[in-house]
Amino acid sequence: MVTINEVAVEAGVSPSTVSRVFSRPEVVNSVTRQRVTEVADRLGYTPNRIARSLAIGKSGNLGLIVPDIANPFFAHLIKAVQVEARQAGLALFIAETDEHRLDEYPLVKAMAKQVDGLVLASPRMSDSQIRELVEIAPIVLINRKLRGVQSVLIPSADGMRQAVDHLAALGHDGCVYLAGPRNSWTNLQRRSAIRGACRRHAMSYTEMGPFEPRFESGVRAADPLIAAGATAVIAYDDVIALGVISRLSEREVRVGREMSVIGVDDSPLAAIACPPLTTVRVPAAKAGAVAVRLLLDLLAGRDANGGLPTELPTDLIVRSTTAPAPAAR
Amino acid sequence: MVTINEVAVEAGVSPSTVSRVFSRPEVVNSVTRQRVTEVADRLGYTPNRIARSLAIGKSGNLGLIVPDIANPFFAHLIKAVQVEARQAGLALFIAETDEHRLDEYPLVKAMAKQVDGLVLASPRMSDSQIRELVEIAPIVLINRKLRGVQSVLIPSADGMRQAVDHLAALGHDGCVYLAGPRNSWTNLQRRSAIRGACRRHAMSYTEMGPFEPRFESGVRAADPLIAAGATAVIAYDDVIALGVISRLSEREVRVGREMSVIGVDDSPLAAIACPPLTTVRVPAAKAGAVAVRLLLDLLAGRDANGGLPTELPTDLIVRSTTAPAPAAR
DNA sequence: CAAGTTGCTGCAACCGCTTGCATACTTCGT
DNA sequence: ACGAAGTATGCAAGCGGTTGCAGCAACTTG
Repeated sequence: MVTINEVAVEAGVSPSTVSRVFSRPEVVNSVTRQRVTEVADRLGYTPNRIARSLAIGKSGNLGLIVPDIANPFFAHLIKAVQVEARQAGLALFIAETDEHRLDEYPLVKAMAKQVDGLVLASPRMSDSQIRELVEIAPIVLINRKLRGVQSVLIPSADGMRQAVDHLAALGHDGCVYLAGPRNSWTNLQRRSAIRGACRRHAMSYTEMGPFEPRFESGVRAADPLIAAGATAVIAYDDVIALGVISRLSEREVRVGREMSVIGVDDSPLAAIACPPLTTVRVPAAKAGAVAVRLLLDLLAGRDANGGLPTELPTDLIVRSTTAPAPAAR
Repeated sequence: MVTINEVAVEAGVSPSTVSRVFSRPEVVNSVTRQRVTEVADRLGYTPNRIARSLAIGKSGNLGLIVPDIANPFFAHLIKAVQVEARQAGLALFIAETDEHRLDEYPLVKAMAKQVDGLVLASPRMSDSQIRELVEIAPIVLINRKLRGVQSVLIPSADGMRQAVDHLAALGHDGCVYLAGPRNSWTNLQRRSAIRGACRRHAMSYTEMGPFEPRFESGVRAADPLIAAGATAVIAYDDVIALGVISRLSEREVRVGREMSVIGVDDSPLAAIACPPLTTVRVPAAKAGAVAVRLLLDLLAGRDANGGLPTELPTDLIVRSTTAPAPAAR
């Protein structure tokens, strides 16, 4: 591995000059610069990022923590974060908590010290734990609200309200909500939006769960749904909704006839499901991109947005899993 | 940020001792060690990974390059790699090439210098470029074969053969292959396996493409399929297959009746599609896990597996998108 | 023409940790 | 009781860059 010193002697300058050629080119004389760069790539020199990090006290890395990489919502989020980070010349660390709340804090803490900033997507840890992390590294939260910490939120209240309105218009006199993870801010949002909308429509509200956002959770949820005589169900997310549909079909309950099912996320899954899933669209990629931009602002000392959470809108996409209530037909 | 020195003065020992307490505890006297650790966590000291990396010349990081994070195949692969890396105490860098061949080499090269090892999933770059990268960092390839470079391969020949056999048994007298990316080793494998199997069954073989592995590619591919009078089609992957199905339904061609469609990957998408997609199962997660283990062996100097590629098997999962050829009914 | 600028480069300390070698103190064998 | 072997710690030189400060030459300016 060729170092700055070798380039220096070969080019007949001091190491400092070589360093400056790479870090602040404008301060070195153009002909010297020319010579140094030429020697540098003749020797195949490239700056050692680790050494540089140590000297300047920045790593040039961003970190991203998600509950589940394979969940389409997070997959798209990750993708956007990665693109945005690269554009800013930063590399991206990724870690997954696999929805295990306990591992989360030490994991994030370990990562916090080797990155310049962190985005936590749907963290499940406690407020105080997050506060401690904020002391270590700049942090932007996604779908988690905490006073004084930058965040981008997708409250999904609009979308959920639209979903319930839609069910009400179809004549359903109640709906059940298949709740997501207990410590999820998003879950709380959805629950209260649905509950509120149900009250306004004088519809009954039932809750089942909590469920991990997995296909199998939905499968497991279906039988109790039937047993409870439900006619309309809103799932925490598409993945769960699809599990429900799958089991419902097995039980020969016709989805989009006897039972209306609504998901959340509008993942690619929703459109191709059978029947196509009515769902609430959630801008995952947008959220990721915005989070990185907030983080960059934070790093640059620009106090973006006055520290207020950035909120992103959601809306209902009606497809074929929702139909008039059997009683209303 | 508290350093090793502060701990040293506070504990009344030299910095070297503190360092040893954290890196080689067994060589320091147990009572000293006790005292140092106690002081350390009273002061909230944690070793600076960057400094450590610089001193010992290892970063403790692994890198993973994938064409497309949001593609379910890679999402599961990433997940497995992440889990495996964490288990080994290594952090994981992820970068995506977004199927853009041109960016790939510089991107990987940049990453190669800040990691201890790299796994390249389905790289599209040239053999010689990969060879250059191998000089910089230990590399394990996934779905790419290169003499002298460790790799884990999913040739999918078995699965493809089974797929064609299946079509033949259903009375199809030909099949079309919707090809994947031109520079993809996987694509070449699939193509030649299908072609070979068609020849054995005296079936006609037609190829269309190449297509990027995206839903829209499949949508685009459907009309030419109909125009060509095809009765059976094997797509490069599930994502493309689902695009085809979607457009076919729009055109009111009944999939699993007039047209048989087979995908590859057995992503969660396949099972929930409408109708459920016949597909070739590909062990994405397994591939990721094995790749990391090979990489760790490489790093430890163990020459795993004698440098031979590890091959993972595939098999056909028959669901509802394949049916007897219309003419054979 | 002296004094003050300006532009470029080098010196050397430093970022926080690791580690080969030297040192000092024990312990043991004879 | 004395040298050898072993154990625990400290010293100091790195790892590969960065950067404040000083030095020097060439240029202005009054």
